[in-house]
Amino acid sequence: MTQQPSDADAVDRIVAQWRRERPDLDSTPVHVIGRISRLHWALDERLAQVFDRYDLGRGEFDILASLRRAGAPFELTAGELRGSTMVTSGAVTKRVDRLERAGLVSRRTAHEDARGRIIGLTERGRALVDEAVAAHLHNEATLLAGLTTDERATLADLLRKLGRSLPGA
Amino acid sequence: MTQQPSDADAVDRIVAQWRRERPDLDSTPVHVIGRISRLHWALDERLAQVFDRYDLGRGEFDILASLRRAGAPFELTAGELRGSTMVTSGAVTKRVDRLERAGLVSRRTAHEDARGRIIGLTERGRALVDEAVAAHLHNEATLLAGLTTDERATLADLLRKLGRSLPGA
DNA sequence: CTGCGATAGTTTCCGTGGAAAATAACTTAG
DNA sequence: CTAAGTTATTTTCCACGGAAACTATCGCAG
Repeated sequence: MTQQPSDADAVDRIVAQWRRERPDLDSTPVHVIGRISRLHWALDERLAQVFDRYDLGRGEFDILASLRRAGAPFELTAGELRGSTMVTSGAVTKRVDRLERAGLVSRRTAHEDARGRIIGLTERGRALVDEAVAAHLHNEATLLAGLTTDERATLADLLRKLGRSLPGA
Repeated sequence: MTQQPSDADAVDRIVAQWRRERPDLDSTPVHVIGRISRLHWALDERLAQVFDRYDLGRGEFDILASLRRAGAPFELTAGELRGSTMVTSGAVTKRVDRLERAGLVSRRTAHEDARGRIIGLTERGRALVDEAVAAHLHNEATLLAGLTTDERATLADLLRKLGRSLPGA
């Protein structure tokens, strides 16, 4: 079965420890879930290095990228931003506050519904995100350089399937 | 190529948006990295539901689980805990503070080196983590229920390979 | 029209973790 | 043996985001 080959990683060692201490439990799910967790942190750290070059935090980049992806005129409501960034409405407000202070986005009240705020990229914001996204995607490509094209496709498919199959997705 | 089949997920839609807005960039890495990120949050939320039942935060559980995995007498130094939990030493101090207040771990000074602190599970801590880990692993298994055994193994292997191949791992 | 319940954002308060300064204890050159 | 440098942990200060209360506005029943 799964032993400790010379290419064991930290997660293999964790699973081995559990197997020794709690042989009554099935610790194999850790192979997948533990690795997703660890990879998330490792990747995040490396992605943040690029954001730093543009004086952006992860959260700010998410907002800018969402606006840019939406296409001209690069505007979304706060609610739409909340949906695309998976954070609470309070967090969106604060991220937009910071970006507004930095002059990268602007806020205006929606005309049809005065409750809604429309957040849009400024010229500077647009220029910055266009540059940052290029650097970001290039960075992501280098992070995946260790996998073949086929492996990336297989990995992406399995991750998509896992995501869609989560209880209560 | 990659189109928008009926089973497209949020990440597929993000990639499609980038492709439309910035066809000059290769956005395919998002298929892997974006999904790892999204899955991390989705999984974390579901794992936290179990921790909540034991009045534990993610961080506290990490500490307890590390101590339990280490085997009898369930003791590690603060530095060892830092290594196994991937957080800063300051965060370890605070997590241990909370657990100590809850009576789940105890701290003592190492005899050979008075700078080192040895953190150990109390009887209550040991009992709690043994129960919580069983629930946690069972929970993880249900989260992976949508994948076959083979798919899980393939996914684990690809994630291991990706982790080991990260630049400067 | 006039409330009253829903909806969109914002504000407030709090918990968690990072970075770096501070503390304590070990080690070693001289 | 002692001062200077190192190492282990803690402390302090701060940034970020969540939860829930709050504000403003909308839309509808009567």
